[in-house]
Amino acid sequence: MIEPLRKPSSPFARRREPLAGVIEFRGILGTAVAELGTRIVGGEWQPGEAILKEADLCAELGVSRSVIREAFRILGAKGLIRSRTSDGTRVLPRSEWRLLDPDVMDWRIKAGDTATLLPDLLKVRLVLEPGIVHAATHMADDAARDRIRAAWAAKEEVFHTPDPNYAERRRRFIEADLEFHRAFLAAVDSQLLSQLFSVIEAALGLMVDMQMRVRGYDETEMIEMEESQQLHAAVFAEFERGDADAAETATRKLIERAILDAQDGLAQNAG
Amino acid sequence: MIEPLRKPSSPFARRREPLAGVIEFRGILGTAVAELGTRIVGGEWQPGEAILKEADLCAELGVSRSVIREAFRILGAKGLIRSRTSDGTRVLPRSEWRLLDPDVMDWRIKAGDTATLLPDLLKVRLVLEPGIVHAATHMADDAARDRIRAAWAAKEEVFHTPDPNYAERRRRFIEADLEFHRAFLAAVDSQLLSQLFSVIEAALGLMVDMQMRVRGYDETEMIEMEESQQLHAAVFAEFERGDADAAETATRKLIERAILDAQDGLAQNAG
DNA sequence: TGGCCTCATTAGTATGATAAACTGATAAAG
DNA sequence: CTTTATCAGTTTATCATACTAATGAGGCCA
Repeated sequence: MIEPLRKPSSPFARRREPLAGVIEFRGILGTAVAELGTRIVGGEWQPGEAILKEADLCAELGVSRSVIREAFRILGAKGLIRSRTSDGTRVLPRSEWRLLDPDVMDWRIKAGDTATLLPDLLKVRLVLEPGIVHAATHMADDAARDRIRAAWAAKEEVFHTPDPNYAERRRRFIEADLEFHRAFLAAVDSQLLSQLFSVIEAALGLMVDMQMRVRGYDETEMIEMEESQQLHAAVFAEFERGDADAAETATRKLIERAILDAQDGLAQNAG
Repeated sequence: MIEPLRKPSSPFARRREPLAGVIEFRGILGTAVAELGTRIVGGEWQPGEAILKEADLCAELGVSRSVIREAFRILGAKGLIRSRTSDGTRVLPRSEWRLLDPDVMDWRIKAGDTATLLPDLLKVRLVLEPGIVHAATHMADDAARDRIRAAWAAKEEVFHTPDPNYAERRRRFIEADLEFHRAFLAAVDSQLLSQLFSVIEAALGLMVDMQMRVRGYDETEMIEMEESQQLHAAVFAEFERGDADAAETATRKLIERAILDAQDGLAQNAG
């Protein structure tokens, strides 16, 4: 049975929380871009294949040619397509896609491209975060160190404060965890790394949420929290000692553990 | 009064080698995008400030409104600007800019934003490459190991083969060096990391070229090559031994050395 | 004060016309 | 037989114009 359509004002109304950093194109153009973006990323056309020509797309989507052309410009700016006179508009090979662009990332998530995306995201974290902690350990200035210490204190505080509301405590635990990682990132003081990290982090968060919803909460998470906290403690301790190599190694253990957890969740979904 | 944009190679004729991965927008739209992109990134308007409204820009650039609008869409897709009815088109804060996008990177280079960009690029390499080598060391499959071995062999070959043509030998040395690093990257098999790395690498190459042109070649580079080769040898040796931590440390030394060289070059330019 | 009009401004959308770029087939030249 | 020239058809590129809708500012009123 097909779900009845919502009110005409909101054919795309029930949007989930959008990925951080995505550009919200509004109006008719916005829906056209979202529509075409997800369809292209979703693989409706193979790379190299020509999608409908402007005139036909106008008819199919019921919009004017201006809208189609502007949508093409946006998609083209993200490396998804390329238009040439007399040859039409073709989907570019994936290698041209701006995979680091939040919008492209968002479309991949919507298109259900998790089997490819999730392992890649985890790999990036595994490669990146130990290096970030290493760099932060020997290049953090006083302000950055204070922020890291404050983040750790807050994390400990949350961890040791019981809360009858399990969901709420969990939310605060995750928030404190994020701030801990962000504090190290800030110490490195790199705009490029910050943007990269924010995209990775946001995408991972969405996918983890998705998993959570499917598998449901579990009491074993209390144990996971305990383990996680200990691993984080090691990172912080080595940071305070100024041992960059040891801090890096501890961070790697932490991420490896997180990857195992994520893979467990994924396997559970599959099975 | 500003000259109207013309398609034939008029004022933008002598373009330097473009950054790898940039989208070549052609025609009038292409020149309009390049023009506006560099001006925005170059700081002609402060973040939050409204740039000329569509109608005025049409007059100034001598193009139709469609072209301006499509150019705005492209720039908006990269996070540079945002248009709102009745409020005009405003430059977004830098935090919104897609700094990892090759086109934005290209505009930053053209706009001479090297003082901020170069240190950031070097930081990314320092954080990233040791982690890449670490991951590659224990996750490379046979094909990936073969490629790394082949790359090292080629690098040694080039290094020990004298060539009366100094510039040519240097070019091959750099090429072999790049392939060595790319071979490790390929072993990690991450699309996200590959794209990140290709942007970083291309931008760094351009900026180093720029430095070279300014400071001129120097016989001391032979010594730099010798040092560089020894540092690379250590990385390869530890990789072959399967000691990921040691390979990572060796890589970090290598990058730190490269950073010192780059900073020397920069200081030499400044002075 | 604070909400609610109205109005001016500016981007958003639609449409039609013409220009330019490319493709493929076909004809001409060597 | 191969290569080059030419031509016609297709599709995007650009221009021009008209109209719509969203927003912000200012003033009016409770």
